[in-house]
Amino acid sequence: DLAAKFDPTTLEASIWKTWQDENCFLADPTAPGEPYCIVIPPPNVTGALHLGHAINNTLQDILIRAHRMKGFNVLWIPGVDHAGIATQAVVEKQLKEKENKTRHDVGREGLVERIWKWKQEYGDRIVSQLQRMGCSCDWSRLRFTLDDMCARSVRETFFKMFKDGKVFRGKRLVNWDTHLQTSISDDELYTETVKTNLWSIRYPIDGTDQSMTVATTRPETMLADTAVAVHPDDPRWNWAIGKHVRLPLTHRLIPIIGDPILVDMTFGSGCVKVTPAHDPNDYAVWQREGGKIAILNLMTLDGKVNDADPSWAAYAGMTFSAARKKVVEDLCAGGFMNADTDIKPHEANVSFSDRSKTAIQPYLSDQWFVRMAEMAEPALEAVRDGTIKFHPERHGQQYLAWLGEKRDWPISRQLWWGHRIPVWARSFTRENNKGSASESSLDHDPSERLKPEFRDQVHFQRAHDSTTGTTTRYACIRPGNEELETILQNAGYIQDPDVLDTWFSSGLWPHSTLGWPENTADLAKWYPGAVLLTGRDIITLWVARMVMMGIYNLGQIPFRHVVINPTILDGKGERMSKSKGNGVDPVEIIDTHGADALRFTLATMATETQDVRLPVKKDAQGRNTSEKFDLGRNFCTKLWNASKFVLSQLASTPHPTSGIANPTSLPDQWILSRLAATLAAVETALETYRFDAYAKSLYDFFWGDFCDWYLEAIKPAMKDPARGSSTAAVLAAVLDAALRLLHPVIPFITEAIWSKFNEVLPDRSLPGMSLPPSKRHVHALWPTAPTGDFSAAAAEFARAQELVGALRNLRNEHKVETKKVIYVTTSAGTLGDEARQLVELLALCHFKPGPPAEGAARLLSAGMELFAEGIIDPHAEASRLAKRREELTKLAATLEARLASPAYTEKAPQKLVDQTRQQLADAHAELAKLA
RNA sequence: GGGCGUUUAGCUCAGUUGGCCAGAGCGCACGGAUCACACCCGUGAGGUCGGGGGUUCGAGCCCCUCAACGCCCACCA
Repeated sequence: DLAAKFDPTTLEASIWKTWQDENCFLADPTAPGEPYCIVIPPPNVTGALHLGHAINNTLQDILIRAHRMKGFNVLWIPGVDHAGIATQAVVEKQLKEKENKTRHDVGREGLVERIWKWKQEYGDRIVSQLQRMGCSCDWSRLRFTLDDMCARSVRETFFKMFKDGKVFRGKRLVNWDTHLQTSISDDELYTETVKTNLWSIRYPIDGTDQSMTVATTRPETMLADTAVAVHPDDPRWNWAIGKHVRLPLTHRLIPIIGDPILVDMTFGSGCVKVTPAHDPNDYAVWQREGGKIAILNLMTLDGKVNDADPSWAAYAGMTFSAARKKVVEDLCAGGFMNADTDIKPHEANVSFSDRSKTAIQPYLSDQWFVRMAEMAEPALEAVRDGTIKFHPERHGQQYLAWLGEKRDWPISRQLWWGHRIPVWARSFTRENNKGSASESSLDHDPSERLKPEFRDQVHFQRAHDSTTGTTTRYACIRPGNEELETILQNAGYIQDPDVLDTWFSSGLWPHSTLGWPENTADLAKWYPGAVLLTGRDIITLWVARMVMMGIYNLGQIPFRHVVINPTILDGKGERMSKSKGNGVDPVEIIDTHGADALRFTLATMATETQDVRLPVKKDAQGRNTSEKFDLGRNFCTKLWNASKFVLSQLASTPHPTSGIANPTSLPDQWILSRLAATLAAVETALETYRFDAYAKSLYDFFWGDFCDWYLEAIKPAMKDPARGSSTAAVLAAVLDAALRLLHPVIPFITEAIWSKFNEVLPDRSLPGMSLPPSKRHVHALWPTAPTGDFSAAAAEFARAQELVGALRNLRNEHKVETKKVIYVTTSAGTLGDEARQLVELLALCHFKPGPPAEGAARLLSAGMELFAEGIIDPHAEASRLAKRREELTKLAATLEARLASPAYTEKAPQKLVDQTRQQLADAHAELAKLA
């Protein structure tokens, strides 16, 4: 027998061991069945999973387990993301705290080695968290975005793009993190409103005695100003276009230009200083001017003023904030600024690095980019034409809007942790270009001098930088050509020190994990995948790139459906995340409630809404927990207890052997009709990715229909030798089918029950209903719907339920003692014997013939008039009847008003009008009897 | 500033193409140690569906408008 109480922790551990020992999740590309593949959104190896990951992975496991049971050849690939910047930042921080060293102290190799150790520890933790949750991934295929398999894909893709001209070298203004000394993407920064000043500076116009005033929130950047812009239509200033100003402190002459985009005539003085190397808008001006104005970089990599221009000598080496102070002092001293009137308090939005929390500096640097114009188009089309569908649909808009901008994608990262860019560069300046060897190097295609077998293994690009007069030759080498790499290095080529953006490798995830570019059996079987489940925050960063890269590399979309699960918020309504520190470890919930309870509750939360609020509190042991998960825990307990009861009943009832007749009893037919309806609801829920509806249907069926009604209804039959064995057959089949439907959500408990069930009764199939036996529940097949027309029984049972409800209500209202049997007579309506017995059983009453006793409580329900005797509280009875009368009067008035309107009777469907008439008649009939 | 979304019972949320007296869980009230289950069983109270206007025979659902909140994008020198 099943234990009276179950302990989720030990039960889950033993079930998990069974699944592992028997390789239950191992995928085989040669096995039969339609392919069904999901790739896990690889969590960042930086840290532990929180409940946001838990909901995402629970939903994936539900789909995987359901499809496994439906006979698909399923593969769920687990994996972890190296998460470049986040991981390196964490390890560098640790290095600083524990050893007081920077990454430069330990060197590239030393740092990468330390990060690998970190990765091992946290990667293992993530895997163990997923396993505690019961995720039925094929763990033998665990991938890491930085493992050899992924590295091969990354290098092959980069080479292909390089050769196709999809990647290019460009000078761009990037977000520079001066602390981590790396560029970071727009997605990795946040903005805050900071209280600062707006400084006004007077720039003398050369050759006149006039000056123009510019305002700025960053006065130190004036040192690198290369122009002043005015609006060409501004009558106050357009005369000055073409003249120059003498830049204070540096004494450089810089041009006054007209730019209608940068300058808003109505704002401030109408004059704007232009610092192309340190402001994105100003950089855009520089691009529009096509090199006609200069671009000066003022900053060192660690955020200080450099000494590139002699006029900056007084500020060189200062941090930008120190330089700001001195620049302002010097401007005031020089009469270009009035300390009293030209410095005004101002609120400005400043960008900060998500990782280091330091202010971002716009910084001009050389970066690799992916050219999006052509690559984005097929990825857009796939969603526009419905080849890829988003669930809920509305999320497709975000994808289309973002990808539609087709902004080139900067992929270089000044980091050591990641896929190193497979490009070797050699620069030729004017000086060394004078040497004949260098000249010929530039004029000839270098690949001509390579051995023939190398020629298609390398591709060259050449770029000239007009600002430095440098020409650079870039060589991209395909993976697996170490010899060629050495040859080029010996020829003076140096590998790019940068690594690729993390999203470059995660963009390849759906095919790199299957072995691409090798034409593996896995790739042939499982690409494209079936569905992708993820959060809405990475629709652009990740989903869009996977679609784009999948189409680029394989000519096929990576998945047909994208399911966006809700974001889990904490009690304050803030997104649960590692960086905010409000993430709750699912294992803590598993410890307090069990994995099945966690999963079931998360499934009920997976509605189509975009956020789910999940207040968390500490329990006595200081662990995070939440009452929210009581829902799942209670249901799991119910499942356990009911199954325990059913199994004990089946063990003590003569087993039906063979040739079970079609079920004829009222409860049996009714529960089968409920099962059929539930199965249909579950199918729809799965098809539409409504995990909440899936869980809710089963909750209502199992707890409401099966436990509250069916199990109570059949207790007498199970004790009756004449009826016991046929009811036992239905009972067994229904529990069996319910377990099958529940297994994807509640895998551990159902698996435990399953093996006991197999001991008690191995074959539970019913005529017309296929429930093939299986040793392990994981491998059980999806049930088929019971066949037969149960509609008459369903209607009769529903009437009995209504009567039971009305009588129970009567008992409660009159405070009838719990165990007291009440006597009931009927004067109208008919009820079959089975239904009558059911009412007697569940409402603890006895129907007796004859006229009603004097003063019996009157009740109308299910089309019948009942009189309950022995109700001793006339006051309560009067108030109950009065209340009912009031309800009916109100209802009748509403219905009459509706029917009185010709518009309604003429325009509404006839069926509806008839229904309304019937309702009104019923209400009047009941009122008449209550009068 | 632009875009998307949310607002339904005390709390957290369902509510399909407009059509039975708007639902669930928790919480609350009342009754219950009945031999599967007190993490339970039975019953009940509680909502003018954010405000206003419109379309319709009929609106939680469609349209307009206002308000509050959330997210994404772009950000004024």
